[in-house]
Amino acid sequence: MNATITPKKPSFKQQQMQFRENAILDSVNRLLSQKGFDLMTMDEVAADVGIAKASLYKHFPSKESLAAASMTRLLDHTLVEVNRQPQHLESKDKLKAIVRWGISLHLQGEMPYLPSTRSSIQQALLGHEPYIERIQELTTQLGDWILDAQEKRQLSAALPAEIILYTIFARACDPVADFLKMGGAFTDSDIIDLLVHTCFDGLTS
Amino acid sequence: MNATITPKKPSFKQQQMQFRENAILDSVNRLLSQKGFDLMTMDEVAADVGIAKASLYKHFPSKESLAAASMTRLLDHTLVEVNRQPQHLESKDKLKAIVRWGISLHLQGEMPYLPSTRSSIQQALLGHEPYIERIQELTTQLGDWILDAQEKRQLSAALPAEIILYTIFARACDPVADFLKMGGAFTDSDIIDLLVHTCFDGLTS
DNA sequence: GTCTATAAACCGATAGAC
DNA sequence: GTCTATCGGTTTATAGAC
Repeated sequence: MNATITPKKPSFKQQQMQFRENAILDSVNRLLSQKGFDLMTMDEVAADVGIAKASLYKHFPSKESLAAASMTRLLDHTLVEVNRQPQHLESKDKLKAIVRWGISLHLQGEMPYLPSTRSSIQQALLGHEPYIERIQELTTQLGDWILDAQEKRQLSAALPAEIILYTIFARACDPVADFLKMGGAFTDSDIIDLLVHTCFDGLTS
Repeated sequence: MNATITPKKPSFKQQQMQFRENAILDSVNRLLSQKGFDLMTMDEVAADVGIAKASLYKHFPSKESLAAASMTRLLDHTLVEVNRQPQHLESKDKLKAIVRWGISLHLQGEMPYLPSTRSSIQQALLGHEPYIERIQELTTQLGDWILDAQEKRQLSAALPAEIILYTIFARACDPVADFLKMGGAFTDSDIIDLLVHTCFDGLTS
């Protein structure tokens, strides 16, 4: 065989494969957001990407692993957004910014909703290490902000940190955004403001 | 044929059919809550009720109509709960009581979650008159309370009544309840208190 | 009305040619 | 690696005997 030096950078083929996989995950993320895991079919994903279904299975061994890869990439994007927050911001405002970002993604149809316990995919995710890894990192990051905000009385110190964390996650999938959008009386920007406000300040204030 | 007088009350057979249908809807409501519409199969429903699948189709012509009947009955129960609220209570406290009731049902595994736009069932519901009828009645009832509470400054007058209504509906399906329950650190009663509190008073207070 | 048995459609996954 | 074609399993819905 020809003795060639191993290239330090990924080969053209590898780069192309990476590019293809990214396109697949873009489609999956959108389809998961629009139809959910159960109603999304592999035929549909393949058609949306523009490749044959069999080719899909060369990249991902199963429907579950495909969804898991998509969700893991979403968490990566979330971590980027978390680390992008300016240091000088108050913890509460950083948390608000993350909620805003999540709802914004939701309104653009790019936020998959994975029912907490009711979907067949949930089990698969818990067994997917890269996903769990990122969930833990995200939990640690946001947990620090939450504790800091509670110490500074920016968030209620009477609430368990858990419910604050879960609530922040959940607001990104809140169907209230869909209802308001369907009504047509509000712009996306209005909806984001309203949801962030009711999340942090409640209905009473 | 024997000339018999038509009975004024439902015959025994009719009563038995009503009883059977109620048992079916009990199963459907629980299965919808546990697995959702897409993952619930007609075989499963039949097995849970203890009848054959073909018998199920004698009562309900399709899976969609079965789910629609179950959802309509849930709204009937909700309207009963709404009308049961004591007159002397403040509007805000009546609304809180309904939220408590909804979350309580959720924690008991008796609150179907029907994604706002993403499920195949949602379309069917919008074409099911009895369901729409009850949604409208419920909207009117709660809408009155909301406006009254806003006038009395019990709820923020700056918020559109719509978002308050939708938020109250949505909290009954909030996955935060599932997350907290999975953690195991809180009783159902604790979870209800926490969710009602964050719903009305936010994370800040 | 209730049952068993089956039709018809759909979907995840794979075989095999190129 | 990508394609076409197909398998095997599941699900909704129905036919027909009792």
